[in-house]
Parts: sequence; structure tokens; C-alpha cells
Amino acid sequence: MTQATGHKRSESLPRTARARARDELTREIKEEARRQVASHGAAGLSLRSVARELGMVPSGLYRYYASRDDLLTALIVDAYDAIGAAGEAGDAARARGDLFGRWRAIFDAVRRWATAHPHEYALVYGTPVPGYRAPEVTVAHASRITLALASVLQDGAASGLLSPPDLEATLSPTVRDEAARLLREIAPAIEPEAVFRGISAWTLLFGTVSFELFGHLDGVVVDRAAFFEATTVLSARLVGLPLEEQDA
Amino acid sequence: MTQATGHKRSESLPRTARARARDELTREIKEEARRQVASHGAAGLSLRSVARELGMVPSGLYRYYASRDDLLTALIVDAYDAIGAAGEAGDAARARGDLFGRWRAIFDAVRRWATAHPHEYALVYGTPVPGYRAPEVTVAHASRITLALASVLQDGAASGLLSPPDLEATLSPTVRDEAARLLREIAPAIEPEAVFRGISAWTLLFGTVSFELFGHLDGVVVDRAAFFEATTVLSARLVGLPLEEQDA
DNA sequence: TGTACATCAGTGAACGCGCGTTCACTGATGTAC
DNA sequence: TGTACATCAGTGAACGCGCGTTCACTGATGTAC
Repeated sequence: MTQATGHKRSESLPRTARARARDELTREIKEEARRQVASHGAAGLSLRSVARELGMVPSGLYRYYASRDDLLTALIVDAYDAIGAAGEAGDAARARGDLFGRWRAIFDAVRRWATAHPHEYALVYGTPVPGYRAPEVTVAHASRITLALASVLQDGAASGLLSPPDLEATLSPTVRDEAARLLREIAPAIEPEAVFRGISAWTLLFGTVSFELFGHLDGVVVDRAAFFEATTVLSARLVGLPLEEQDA
Repeated sequence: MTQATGHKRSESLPRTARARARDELTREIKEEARRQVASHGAAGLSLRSVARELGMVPSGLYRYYASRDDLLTALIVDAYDAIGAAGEAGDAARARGDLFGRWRAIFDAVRRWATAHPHEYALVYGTPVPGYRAPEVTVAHASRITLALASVLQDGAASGLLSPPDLEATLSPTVRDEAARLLREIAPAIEPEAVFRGISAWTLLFGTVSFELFGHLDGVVVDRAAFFEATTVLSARLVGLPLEEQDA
């Protein structure tokens, strides 16, 4: 089972030169496609120009991606993953007990990534590409960032530190049931009411980032960073996170 | 100054048959364009096919709109106006003192319009059309819906009924100053803190509608109407609107 | 180790399509006297 | 009221462009014996 020369290597590793070349080109195609999306938006992605840039003939791409939509899907998955990874990294950089610090780190990571990659952000959180239907595969990648947020709430709830303000919001039975079902496996400590608050915070996060990127804050909010920080605090309050670190 | 036959009519009215025909075709072109956007999205708007549908030759359109972007701008203005008008109508249908009723009516109007016209909604609240820069004119139309929401807060603040929950959110001086500046003329009774809360509620409204329309609630929230109602209540609580009608 | 065959990456040409915009024009409508 | 001239709506042809995808092919790489 060692990788001694001449012996059969692990099946997950590319063995032949052909396979290695294939992997590399698959990556290069995606990279070039990403570059085009990053600079001209999803509508500006053209297979012909990707091929041109790589010195290939357009039809050659079809050995690597079955269609333009397939290539788009790969980019969408990557974008979701990048956002998720950024959030997870921010989360992991804080002490586990620093609930608000983690929450804020995730919020910041999302906004920073989105600001640095506006077109890729729009690819996943903007208008769905017309005629394109995202396949099931993307869902798991999309949830990474959501799960990061949920983990903070779960830790808070588990240690009894979650104290949402009394807003007298009466959830309808449907919403309550859905909330209960939703996180039963992932974050069982969170109450239905808190789940709903969490979804609202999640929506507020992406709503705020989208509003900023799509120009709806123009003329309304000048200091975007300060506004976002205030939104972060508000959302933390909303879900009942303590703003100062506590001993569990 | 009467409109007696043969006399010169008011300058704002079309006088000649030619002018009347022009106005009508200008409208018809826009209507057909709207139909195309409604069914295929902004990217699916083609001048050639608009012309085809109206039995004209493509170049003929240029007597009415200087470019595709001009036509898009007209549609964007109309979409903002439609959303604003829907919100205003909902607002006006409630008693002035029924603050939460008005607030909810506006929220519902936005969601109902958006659900009925998803592509037109995306045209204004989704990914900005690539290469298109919205001219200044659109701003006034975009603010109609925002002003409707602000008027509810203003009435609440003026009659002392606004009691936002204590969330200890400390606004940075910048955000506080911006908030104060923003509504000084429109809604002077609202405190900076409340202005910020209002912006958050506004963001939450459109964030929620966008998430629903763009598919991010798929697999997360099943009963969309109930969820939206809960969000409406939460946002009202957030800005401090009393949920029951009060005597001012 | 050498040979015969199978796999598959990449080519080149073609299909069939649609687009926004310009420009010189003709003929109808409107205006001034 | 009638005529001469000006305005302008709509035509038709053209420019110059780009796209995704299919398909029969050639030649290099890999595999089995």
C-alpha cells in the first residue's frame, strides 16, 4: 500500500500523465471561467472566449465540461465553498466561548469576501441566472456558511448563554414546527423561537451585504463598515448572543 | 384657457394626431418590453424582438428610445413606481393611527408585488444589469417605498408611540450622525437609533423577499407566508411599533 | 520488452442562431403664410 | 381655404459582432498480452 515506484498507487490519485493533464486543464478552464465571471459577471461568461484564452478550440472544452451550465455549476459550488470556508476560518480563529466574537468574525468574513468578489457573490446571492436551474449538489455547499452561524447559536444555547430579548413575537404553529424540525439534528439545543431569529439574522446579513453591493445603500449610508458593524451587533442582540465573553 | 375646439390646448396635452400616436407607441413599446422582461428576465429583453412583436422594423424603435439601456431605465423606473404605489396604497387603506396595520400592509404589498412580478423585482433588487449604470432619475422612484415605511415611523415617533426594545446597540458616532442627517427633513421626529433600526427593517424586508424569490429559502422554510408574517412582526418590534392600535 | 489495439484529447468546419445600432431613404403629417 | 415647405415616423439594408453545441477526424497516450 506504499507508493513505491512501479507499484499501483492509491486509486484516488491520478496515475497517468494523461489523467494528471486532465485534472490540470479542468482546473485551468474553471479558473479562466472564474476570471471572466469576476470581471464581467455571469452573463459575460463565454465558452468560446475561455477556449480562446487557453489556446484551445471551443469544442475542446466539451471533453471537460458537458455544457456551459455545468461550468457555471462548478463556479457556483466554488463560490459557496469560498464563502463557507471564509466564515469557518473566522469562526475558528476565535475562542470557542467568545460567542459574539465568532458571530462577528463570520459576518465580517462574508462581507469581506463579497466585497472582494462582487460578481461571484452575485452569482450565488443575486438574481438566479436565467434558464439555469441549480442542481441539488449546490445545496450542501450553500449551507456551510449557515451552519457556521448555527454552530455559534448552538454553543450559546447549549451553555445557556442565549438570552434573546423579549419581543413578544408570537410565532405561528407552522413556523414553530418548521423551526423545530429544521435544526433537530444539527443544533438541538436551539429553541424554535431562536431558530426563527437565527434565520432572520441570516437573512439580514445577506440582505445587508446585497443592498450594499447592489447599490441600494447609495445615498443612504456613507460609512458602510460602521453600518455593517451596527447591523452585526443588532443581529447578535436579536438572537440573544451576549456581547461580552462569559465563563460557561 | 378652456379646451374649446380650434383653440390652442394646454401645452401638456398632445395636440396632433402624430403626437398622440407617438405617445401611444412609446407606451406600447415599453409594455412589450415589460412583457419580455417579465417572462425571460432582463437579459431576455431584445429590441429586435420587441420590434418584431409590434410589427415594426428594429431601427424604428430608435425614434422612441435612444438605446436598449434607455428602455431598461424606463422599465426600472416603472418597477420602482409600482412597488412604491403598492406600498402607498396598502398604507393608505389603513387608519392613520393603526401603525402596525400600516406597516404590515406595506410589507405585504411589497411581497405580493414581488411574487407576482419576480423578474421585474429582480430587475431592481437583484444583480445590477451588467454594463448598465442606473441614472440619477431612478433614485426618486426607488425611495417611494422607503418613504412609505418612514412615514409610519414618523407618525409613531411624533405621537410618542415608538418604543423600541432596549437592545443596548451602541451606534458609532458616524452611523448616528448619518442617521440624524438622513431624515432631518422627511421625518424629524425619529431618533438616530430609530433611523438605524428602520434601515435594518427595510433591509430585512427586501432581504427576506429576495431570499424567497431567489430560492435561498428552499428546504429551509416551507410556509413562506407564515414566515413572512413572523418577519413582519419581528421588524415591527425591532423599530418599536406597538402591535395593537392605540389612541394617540 | 515489444507489439496490437483501445481510449480519448483536441481539431476544424459547420449549423443555426440572435444581437444593437447606423444610415440614407420615402412618404405621410403638420405648420406658416 | 390652399399651397409650399419642414418635420419626423418608419423602412430596408447593412455593419460587425458573438454565441453554444455537434460531429467526423487525427494522432498521441495508455493498456493488455
